[in-house]
Amino acid sequence: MSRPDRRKQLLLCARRVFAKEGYHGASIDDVIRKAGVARGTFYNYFDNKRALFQNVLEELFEQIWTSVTPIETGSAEGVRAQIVANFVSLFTMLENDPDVPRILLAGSTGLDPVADRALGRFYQDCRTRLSKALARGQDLGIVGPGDTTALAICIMGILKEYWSQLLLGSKPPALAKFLTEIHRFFESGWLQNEAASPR
Amino acid sequence: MSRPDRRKQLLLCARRVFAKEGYHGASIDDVIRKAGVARGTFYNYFDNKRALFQNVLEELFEQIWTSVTPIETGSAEGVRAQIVANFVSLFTMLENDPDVPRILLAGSTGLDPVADRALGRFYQDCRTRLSKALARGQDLGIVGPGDTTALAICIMGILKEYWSQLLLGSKPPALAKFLTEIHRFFESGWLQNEAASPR
Amino acid sequence: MSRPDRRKQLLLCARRVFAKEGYHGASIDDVIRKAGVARGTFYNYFDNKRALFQNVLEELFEQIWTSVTPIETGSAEGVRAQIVANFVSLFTMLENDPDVPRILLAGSTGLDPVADRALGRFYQDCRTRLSKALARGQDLGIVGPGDTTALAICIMGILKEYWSQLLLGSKPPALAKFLTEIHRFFESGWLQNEAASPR
Amino acid sequence: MSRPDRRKQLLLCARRVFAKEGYHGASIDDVIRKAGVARGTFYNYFDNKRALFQNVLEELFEQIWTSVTPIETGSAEGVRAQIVANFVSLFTMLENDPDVPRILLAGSTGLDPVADRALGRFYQDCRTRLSKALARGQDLGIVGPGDTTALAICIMGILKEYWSQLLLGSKPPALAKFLTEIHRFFESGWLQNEAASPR
DNA sequence: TATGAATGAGGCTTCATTCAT
DNA sequence: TATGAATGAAGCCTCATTCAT
Repeated sequence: MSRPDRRKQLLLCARRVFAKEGYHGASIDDVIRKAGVARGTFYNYFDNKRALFQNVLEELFEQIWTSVTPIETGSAEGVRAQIVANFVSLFTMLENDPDVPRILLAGSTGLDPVADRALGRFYQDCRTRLSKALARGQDLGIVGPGDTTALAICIMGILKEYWSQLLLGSKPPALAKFLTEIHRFFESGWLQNEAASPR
Repeated sequence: MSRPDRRKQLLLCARRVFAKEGYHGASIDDVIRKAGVARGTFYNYFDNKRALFQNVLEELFEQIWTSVTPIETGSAEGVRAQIVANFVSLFTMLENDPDVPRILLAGSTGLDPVADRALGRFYQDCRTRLSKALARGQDLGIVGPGDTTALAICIMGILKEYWSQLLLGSKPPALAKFLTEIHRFFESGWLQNEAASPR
Repeated sequence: MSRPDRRKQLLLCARRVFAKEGYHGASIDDVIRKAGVARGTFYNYFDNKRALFQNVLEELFEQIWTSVTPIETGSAEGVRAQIVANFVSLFTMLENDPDVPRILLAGSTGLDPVADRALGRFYQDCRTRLSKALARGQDLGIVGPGDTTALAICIMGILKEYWSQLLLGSKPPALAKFLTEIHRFFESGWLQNEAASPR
Repeated sequence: MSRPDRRKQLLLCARRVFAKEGYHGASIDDVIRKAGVARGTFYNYFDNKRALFQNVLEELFEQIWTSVTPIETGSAEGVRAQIVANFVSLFTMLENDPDVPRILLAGSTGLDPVADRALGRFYQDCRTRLSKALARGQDLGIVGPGDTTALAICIMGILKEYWSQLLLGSKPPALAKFLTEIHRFFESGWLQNEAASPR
């Protein structure tokens, strides 16, 4: 097997193992057994377990970023369509490849220091990009007023929580329904307007 | 030291250690060193590390639940006040005792199977209670229409994400500001109404 | 077995193993097998192989230094007697406990960086002390003129080489004979005086 | 590259690596990286690491022996000149190619059994030759009376110790000064004659 | 009830060597 | 003759847990 192929194979196996067992639960043994490869072979490709996880993480980040495409500013309608397309693309990817959310959601701490920081940077990255996109949305009149960082945190939290519940097996509403719900939520909030309620 | 006191002391030390090091990073050694107790003593009080973590978790759950009080149905205004009081109480507790969110947010997976399930049950519990509260809110006309489970997930996600970012050091907006922001969000959403936008 | 006793036992076994196998050839396995102790036990007493070797070395240094006693200045005759006594004591120790020279001579390099430096310091220490002793000897009229550092190097080299040959099995002259020989050497050199030779 | 050339190149690289890292610290990887050659290639030239070291050692021995030329018996003066020439040649070589003493002094034990024996034989060889030369020196009236084996050991020890200190960085006197000192030493010893001292 | 020495399974990593291409 | 991917034995170290005192 060629070097790059073997590397890919190992990364794939590692991703599966990390998804199933978590960082600490995963052992190099698990990985090489799944790959059908000798112990030494593994270390010809990766310096150590941490480096392996780093590499897996980077692949996941990559996979996330390639699933969404930067939005081309145009008519508000066109932008809306692109947003929807991005969401669909991201969600489809996450559903087809559940290892991605499983690994990304599993550990926000306690993995190893380097991986922790990498994950931290990734989520901060997400927040920053989302925040900027929301700011542009405000310019286009698609997004209402408000602190875009706070909004970005809200959106990320909602998505992460939904997927967490999915993975934990606590049967949240089906994705389509959930999206409909949060769309309403995004549009008009969920509190009866205080001014309106006495009405 | 009396048996229950010793037990409490060990639980407290364990909580600190788990908060600082994470489940896997924490060692029994850390705990007994902090408690100034011999190895064997520890095992007189807890069967094993997993049981210890179980117990710590249960304490945390307890602490969360005692920080909020069930809402007494009355006037909409009274209910609103109680909701606010609950939020204030919860947030105060989380801020005063950061080990609580640290441990609860740290591992949604990859700890050990039993602890994982306990955490899962806890969050499902949160969702259920929140969902029921929201349903009652709908009856009272405080909460707008919509699937309360979906809403509960949104709220939990937002809170968890905010605290995660706080703990990871990625400097989210200050809590007061964030609450103002999400209050606006909760009230009127953040998308410009499509129907309204062409207007 | 009490903690200090176990520690002594492990150090003794380790010393034997290091003497027989050399630093790299020695494995923790060898040590614990000889000590009849579990792997973990070993690590309750020493941080790692390097620390173990450090400790063994320090014991050896100690053993060397306690085998010689500082010389009390008095009559030249008295000093000579003390020197002889020191040599006898040192040699007796080295002969009774051949692991001492075996380990000290085995590796002047390539062990591990820390141990290397420790050994280096030890030999430098020897050189310094010897050099000072020789200087005092010059004051007393026992030692002739000359650079005492150079002399110290010569003496150490001679002793080390003799013992090396002994340990390598290349049958040098018996110790008593060797001492007689070098005594002559020390007294009058071994070159026929050039000035004298044409005589 | 022709087979003998490749072999020479590998031996040269190996020598450098062994000198820098010591026998155990050196890895085949280091050697082939320095040589710019594939793993398999290396094993086409040498059976294994031990054989490689063997070969390096043999080269070193060769280099030592070619640096000195057998002494042609003639006048005492002529012999003295040849001896000086040999010392100069040997020292020059050792100074120009410090890898030679570095490897020869590094391990008198603990390398691998075969190499150990080879080194042992070499030093025994040195001793034998030196001893014979000294015996001839006695015949010529250049060397004083005494056991030539003991003398040989002394001389070897002194040289080895001086070079050891040099390589360990413990700043011995400069070579020229050291040689002057030991010359005095060789000529007339360093102990004040006991018979003389009461004088 | 407390102690702390002892345990050993389990995991990570290295590196000399082989072999099919 | 050269290549370099693959091997696996061998070694180091950790840490939850046990048990005799």
